[in-house]
Amino acid sequence: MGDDHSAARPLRADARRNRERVLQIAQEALASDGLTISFDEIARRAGFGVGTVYRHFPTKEALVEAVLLGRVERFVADARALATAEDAGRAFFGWFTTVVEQAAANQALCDMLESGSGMALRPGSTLADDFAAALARLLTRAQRVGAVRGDLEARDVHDLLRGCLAAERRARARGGAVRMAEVICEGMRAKSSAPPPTF
Amino acid sequence: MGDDHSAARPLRADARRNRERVLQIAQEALASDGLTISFDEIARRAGFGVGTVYRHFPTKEALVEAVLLGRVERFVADARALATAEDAGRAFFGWFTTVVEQAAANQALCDMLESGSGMALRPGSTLADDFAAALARLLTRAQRVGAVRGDLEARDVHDLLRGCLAAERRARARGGAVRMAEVICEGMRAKSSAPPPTF
DNA sequence: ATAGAATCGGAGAGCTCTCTCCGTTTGTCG
DNA sequence: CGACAAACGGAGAGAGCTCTCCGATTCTAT
Repeated sequence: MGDDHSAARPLRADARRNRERVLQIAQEALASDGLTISFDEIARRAGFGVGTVYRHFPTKEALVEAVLLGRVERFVADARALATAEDAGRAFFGWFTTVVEQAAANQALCDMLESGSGMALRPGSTLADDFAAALARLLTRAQRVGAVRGDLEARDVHDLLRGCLAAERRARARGGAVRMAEVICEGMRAKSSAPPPTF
Repeated sequence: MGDDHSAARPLRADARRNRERVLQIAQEALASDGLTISFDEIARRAGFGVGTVYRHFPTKEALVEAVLLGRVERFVADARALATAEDAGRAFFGWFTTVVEQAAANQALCDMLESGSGMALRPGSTLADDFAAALARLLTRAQRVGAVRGDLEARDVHDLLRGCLAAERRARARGGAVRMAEVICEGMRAKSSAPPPTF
């Protein structure tokens, strides 16, 4: 287990400051260099000895989660907020697009969302389940109103999201203008020739 | 440089046999485990000392290229063969789908096609250029007959291909039935409401 | 100010990976 | 068959990474 007994004993003032700084630098380092950046390198950039960083975050995984889990929770919250939106199709496509656009700006977040067997967000964690559930709900509603192809399962969309993330990130790296999410959303859209079975 | 002076001195009989075996095992190992598999592990699976494998392929990269470059060349050749096909739209979508379906069965090939900055197929190599050129040609023709959205550039399609590969591979790993290539092709398709400018 | 606890720093253990080196084994050819 | 070049095997060098340990330092409460 870690070292931060939340309520028990409050951190010393300098320790708290340092912890914040590590979080801050780690955030930037992960965003620009992704999950593969080394712990040593993060410590170096923050100007601390690696021992200090380990004192605050017992493993690399713990640090990554501290930096990124909030982002994913945000996506889940967004999805829940949209779960009762009036236009289910717009809600689904909008959420999908938002996730892609925001995540694409953060290398490590992409790595995490894409990886699957990678670092955090491994299946089994509550967050991964929540994410999947939120996505599934949005999808089902959108399919019910005929906005999305009926043959797509939540897992398919999850995989498409990952693929889209990979594409978008690359496109962005070279300054491409086309939004990959738009193309892929178009692909998921139900063929409008068949009117929605509104019953 | 390597150790195989092509024409100069023919390999000893046992050496040639061993080289073939290494190639064979490496092929299987890379297909199932991807580019991250270690050289030691490949040697072990083939039943050779690691020194022997290095004798035939001076770096890991050389081995990977020996195993995979042929596959990519095949894709380029396919694209060239389709460059004069009657139905440009069908040619483009068919090729895209074929590449995805075939590559998805080979982990290392995916890694290579996806990576960009990864191992082989790095920009600058002739093959990478050929691949890009072949793709561009197919795309341009398909756009000219109004089969593909006009706002997509070759690079966009390249990135979409990579994303599609990632998605397809994951879907396949869990036995998913939806073909990701089909969804993404649908997204690239020009809206049929606007008839092709056939002039 | 000072004792004592909390925190820091960074050397280094232990692991994995790529690649080298050279003593040993094996094929080939007169 | 015997000599000699070719090929093999695998220990280990060197680099990088995660994580540990503990003496040195800094804060804080009195």
